[in-house]
Amino acid sequence: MNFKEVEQKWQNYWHEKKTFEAINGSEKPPYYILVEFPYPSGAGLHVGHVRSYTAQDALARMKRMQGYNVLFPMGWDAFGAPAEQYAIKNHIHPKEAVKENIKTFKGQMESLGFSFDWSREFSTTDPEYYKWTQWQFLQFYKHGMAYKATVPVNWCPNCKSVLSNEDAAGGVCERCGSFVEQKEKSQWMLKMASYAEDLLDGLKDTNFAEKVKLGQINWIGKSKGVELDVDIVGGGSFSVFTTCIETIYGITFFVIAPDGKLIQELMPRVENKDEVMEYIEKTKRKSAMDRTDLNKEKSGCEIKGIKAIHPITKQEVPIFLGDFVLGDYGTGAVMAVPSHDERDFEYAKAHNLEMIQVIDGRSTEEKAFEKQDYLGVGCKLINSEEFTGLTVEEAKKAITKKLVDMGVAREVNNYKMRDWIFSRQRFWGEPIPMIYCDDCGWVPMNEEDLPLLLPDVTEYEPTEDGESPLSKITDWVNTTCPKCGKKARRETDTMPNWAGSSWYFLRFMDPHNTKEFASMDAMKYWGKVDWYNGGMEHTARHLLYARFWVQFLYNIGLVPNKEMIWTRVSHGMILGSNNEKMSKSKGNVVNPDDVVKEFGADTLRLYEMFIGDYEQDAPWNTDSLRGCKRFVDKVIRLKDKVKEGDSYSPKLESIIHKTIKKVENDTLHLGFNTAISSLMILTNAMEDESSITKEDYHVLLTLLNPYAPHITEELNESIGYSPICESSWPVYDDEKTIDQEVTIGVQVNGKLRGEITISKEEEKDSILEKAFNNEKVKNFIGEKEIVKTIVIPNKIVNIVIK
RNA sequence: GCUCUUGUGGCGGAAUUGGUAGACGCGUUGGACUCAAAAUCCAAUGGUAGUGAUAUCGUGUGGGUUCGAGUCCCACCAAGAGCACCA
Repeated sequence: MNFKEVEQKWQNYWHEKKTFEAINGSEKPPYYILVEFPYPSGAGLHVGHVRSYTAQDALARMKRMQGYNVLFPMGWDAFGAPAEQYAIKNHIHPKEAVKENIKTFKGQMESLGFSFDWSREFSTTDPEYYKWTQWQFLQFYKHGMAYKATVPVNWCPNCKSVLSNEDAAGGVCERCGSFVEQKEKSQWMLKMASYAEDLLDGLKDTNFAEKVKLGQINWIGKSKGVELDVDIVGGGSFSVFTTCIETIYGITFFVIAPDGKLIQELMPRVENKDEVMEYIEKTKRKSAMDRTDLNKEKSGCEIKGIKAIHPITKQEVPIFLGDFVLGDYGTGAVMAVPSHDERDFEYAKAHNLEMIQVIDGRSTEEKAFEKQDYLGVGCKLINSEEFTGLTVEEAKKAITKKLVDMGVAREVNNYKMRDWIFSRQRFWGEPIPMIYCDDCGWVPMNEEDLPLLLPDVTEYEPTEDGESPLSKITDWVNTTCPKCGKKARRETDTMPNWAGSSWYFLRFMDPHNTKEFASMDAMKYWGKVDWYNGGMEHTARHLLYARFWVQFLYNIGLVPNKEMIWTRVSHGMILGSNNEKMSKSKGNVVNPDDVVKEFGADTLRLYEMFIGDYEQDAPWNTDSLRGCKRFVDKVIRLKDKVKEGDSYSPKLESIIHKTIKKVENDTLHLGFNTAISSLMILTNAMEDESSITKEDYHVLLTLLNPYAPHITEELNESIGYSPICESSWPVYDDEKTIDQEVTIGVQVNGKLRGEITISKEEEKDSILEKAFNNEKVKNFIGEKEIVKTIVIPNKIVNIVIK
């Protein structure tokens, strides 16, 4: 059989019959399966893409046969740095490169027979799409959720370019290797931090995998604690945030951040201004160095002339500057308790500061400070006046209450998650639709003027001072103020790559809508995304951004649900045959096109599903791939055994019902490898028969169809059945999946000693009798005393002897 | 350092969630078919001892709970991923 022709034939059939087009408002129950739309890189489709697409394709095909109106769309996340880099290098407009790449990707996807609804295809770079990304940005702005702020960015002085954190890893520019500096830049921000609690809370309304939820929780990074006011000798005060208020009697100094506002406010009263200023400058340079290595020792200096007053003991306490305290977290100042905090301990050691132990048990001084010991039961407070003797948990409550009553503290939550820096000084992104007018300030564009098209340029490099190349196109930049009509300038920054992917799943529900980003009716009809599949690398940030975006749209009444994604799963990577991540430099890359050419699409699909646990990484193995090819050939050969008959062979009936149940359940629960294994078992069972009925063969082909759609359609047609893609999924009879007779083990003292065969409804006594009559079991029991017998129906018998 | 994930044959991996460990596939060995090869088919295949029935050990390590542990609990070891001074 020529698989190339077969594949082509059925791909054409599906295309012509529009087999996979989802219909909005259909009476069938809706089911939305989403795979992350890819970035169409020049490298083409990766075998890793094939893994997740095949998995969700199998689910989609099965669900369709089960009578669902399945939405399984595909599109392109095509803005972003790689296309721009390519453009800079080759002087081709990214638009052109993207167009080419999409063509390649789409061709590859079609050759694999994925049942995407291509009528809903779009790219984030289509003006019809990014018009709505821009429109949604304006909604953020109009609801006070977007603002401009001056924030430090990674700046490469050599490349004269703003770098993302990824490109500046280790404090070194990825391209040229020079040290990255921090540069202040005015950027658009989205107020994501204010959604921290909602984003945590919303997880309740999702069915994300546990590790995905954890990723979200860790990224948000919530800490419960107390914000404490501290008076300064001679007037004034500042606040600190702590999660360990019970250690308040152990404070021996305070530390404030060199990059925060507080030190600037205190500056007029500082006696050693030179020293302090120098340290602040040093931090600015150093913070770019990523603060990772070299930085173990705690640097800083005392702020002379300013002393804090301990809120309870009223003693004078010195204040220090230290870069281990971050200016943009909490209050930018901490209370230092060196006996019970590792960082404070190191700082105290480096600067010869006093330590007071306030919790019995191990302190940092005795080395091996461990949170567990510290929080463990039996740890009691010492040196803490009336709180001495309380446990840590008790003291936390009591001291908080005292301070709150005194009016100098309040319970607060802090989050690691910051606001979203939303500007990029790049060309290949959605232009931010804002206009700056000298009189009116920042003014949003009129919504009816959208989309703001990305103009064509000849130079894609950022400018000398790190501005987007758009800033060089003066006739694009210069415009008039939508408010007062005077001369004004456009924003030249573009949106980050994350923007377009934060709402694409909504657009798929209603992709051709010219009046709205998606109609409420369409979104209500489809409801939440039932399955969202993507890589582990996107489970933290992309998912968080998308959820934030949706929650905002929900709050302003534009989407029907606060969470629009129900289940999120992540697939494991396909590694090279040497067990390392596939990469060109390692020469272990497998190109799916080659495999399709040599083995066929169905074999590749089967292999990638059979390769192992879907959520786990797995190495490529060509021998195993051949095994799957053998399986396909076996199924083809089975056709020679087919005889007339429109019911299951009696001998095969039970295993067929079992297999239907197994394939159905496993396909629904990511057990693709075991689903295929059970199909192999069924195939082997059929092979053992001298003949099988048409119906036997048909059911095998139907069950295998979601995984190997081309060959199964062809074989099914050859025995005179109508196409599987237009048929329904077989139904199993639970009664028939239960064996009448079952062989169970007999243990003596928990060790397997024999086997007995019992019938489905056999009584305990009869089972035990069989067990005791088993020769091997008899030998082991001998004359010994029987203490106890355990009979678990259909599972096992255990006889305990002494 | 912290968080998470994973440790089962020569390899990828199963195990109905506490009940016959190693399903299925790969590989290997022997055999059949063939002039030969490929393809296909049959048989064997966790270790050790034994001709053998069989015995014994065995799911990273050490303990524990249980009639019974790959699965639950405690401690540890190793690999991978992510976060990285978040008070």
